[in-house]
Amino acid sequence: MRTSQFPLNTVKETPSDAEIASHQLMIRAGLVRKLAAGLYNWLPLGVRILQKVESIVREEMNNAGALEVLMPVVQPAELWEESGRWEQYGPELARLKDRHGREFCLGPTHEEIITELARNEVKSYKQLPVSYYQIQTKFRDEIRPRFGIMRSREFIMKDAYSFHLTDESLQETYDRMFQAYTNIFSRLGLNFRPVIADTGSIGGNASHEFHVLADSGEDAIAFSTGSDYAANVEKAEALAPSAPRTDANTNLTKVSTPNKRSIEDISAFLNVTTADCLKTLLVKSDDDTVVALLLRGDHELNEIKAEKIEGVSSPLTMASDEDIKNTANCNAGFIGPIGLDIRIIADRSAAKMANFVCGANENDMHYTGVNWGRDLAESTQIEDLRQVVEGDASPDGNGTLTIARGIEVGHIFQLGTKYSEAMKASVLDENGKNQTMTMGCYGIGVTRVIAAAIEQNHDAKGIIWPDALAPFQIALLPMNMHKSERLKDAAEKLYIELQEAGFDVLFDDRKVRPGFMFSDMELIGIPHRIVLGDKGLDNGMVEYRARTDSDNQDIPIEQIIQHLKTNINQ
RNA sequence: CGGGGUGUAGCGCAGCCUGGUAGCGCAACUGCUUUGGGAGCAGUGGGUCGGGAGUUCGAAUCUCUCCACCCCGACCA
Repeated sequence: MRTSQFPLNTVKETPSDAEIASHQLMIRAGLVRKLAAGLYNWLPLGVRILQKVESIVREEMNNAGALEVLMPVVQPAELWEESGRWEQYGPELARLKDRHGREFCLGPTHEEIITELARNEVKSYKQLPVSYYQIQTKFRDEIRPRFGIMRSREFIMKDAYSFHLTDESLQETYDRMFQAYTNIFSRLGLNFRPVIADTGSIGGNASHEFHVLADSGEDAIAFSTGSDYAANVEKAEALAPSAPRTDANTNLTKVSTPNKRSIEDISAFLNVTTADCLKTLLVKSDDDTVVALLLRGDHELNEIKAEKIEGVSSPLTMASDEDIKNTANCNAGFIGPIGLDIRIIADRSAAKMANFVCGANENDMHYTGVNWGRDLAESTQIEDLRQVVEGDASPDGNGTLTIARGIEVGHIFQLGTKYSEAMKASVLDENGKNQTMTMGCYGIGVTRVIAAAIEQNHDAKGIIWPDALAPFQIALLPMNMHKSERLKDAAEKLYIELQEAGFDVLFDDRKVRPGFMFSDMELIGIPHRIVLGDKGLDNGMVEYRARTDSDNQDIPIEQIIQHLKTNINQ
């Protein structure tokens, strides 16, 4: 492709509303333009990258035996009512009516549609297992779209769904998909990790998220230093401290702590560590009463863990100021378990504390020297409530945890029969009996992969595409071609030869200054660059430079194609 | 949804406090020069100052209202 035929819509200035590198660079490099909050136009250069991702995804899904389908963006409400999600889904589900007043939604995902498709098309166990996939636009009316393409409202997703007669069959396909995902992200040249994920309220046996590691990632992931264990921190289990509880060796004392509300204030005021303070959180229960959650002061509540506990409201809701006043008889900041006559759930670490500080259920007062079993009853319910922190023991018993940030680009999980049961998707088995199919689902955020790749691969000059994602593999830059007929001939000849050798080449035939070409090509991230100049031609040489290099290499012109073949990961 | 902020040329911004009919840089276009790291000079075009209402002789500027966009929050009592 020639730049004269393929305009590069690059901009020199950083857009004021872009926060993270990928968002800034996608706009500066002319990949996308914002249309409205969370909605983007894709320009020609961006579309080439999208197509690269899509074709790799398509190949690997086909290799995994999945069949491509295409389902509508607009979906009838009836199907969502069948699954129960018309009610469950909040305002994130964009709903609309047609001219006859019939209700529809814009698909945020396609479980209902695929289940409807499968129950009509799949009748016999002989047709199982079967996997379908599509690459399609989704719409989710996010509370707060941000970071450009990373969290937009409309985005492209590859979603696959599998149907099975047995759980064993589901597991087999799940494993195959796991492998396909590993292949896809490896081929895309990304530094990624599969991590154990929360299955959500759906249940099911297994779920993995695939994360691209990047500091700007929205998710925190816990890794073991001693094994392959990796889990989303939402899911990572915090084990009870292995050391036994210290003996009670201080007396219970009530102290005045005027206006010291936060754990930090208290620990500084009483000159103890935050780990010596007990944090008491009041949350709503299912039946609208209040439950106390106890945590060590230096730990944070993991809401996902908390809301899974029987009786605790889901989604987790903190008690109102009024509730606090009524149950603890004081303001937030001075609550404690002593004399608190409600259900109390203690975190594993909190239950191992001794000689600690807690609120006295009286404004501006705290207790010090508190001990379980002596000053208050031993907790009757001890649970894993907290977020894991760096240095915690790995739940699999090998090594300790470190925490890194990741961008979720893929998610696979075993759905079981949630949709097939609700929507009566069944087949006849060998005995002619109806059996509900069991399902798996597997997603990849195609557009998000691109943003994630940029987060992971960029420098001050611009994007650095992995070979597999690059819109063009090679930038062919003639220096002042319009002034030298000889140079023009050599460039045109090489351009043709490179194409014949199977490379995607961007030939910069614009009449612009060299520095302008260099900057543009670096900004849009073309991984390999060939520069043709009159001086080099005198010696039969061209210059080669990878986007990641800091120096040029002089290569004899007749060897350049071979040189590229050995340097490019096709 | 709560809090904060911003809307002025395609992009980035100044002007607003203290009202007097709109400006800078980049980009675009023309010409000349220049040509190995986002060129120089000269010139040209482009703006319902987010929308509406109000105050005023006069509003980008003051008041009200609506809208859009951005940031923070919606777990640490």
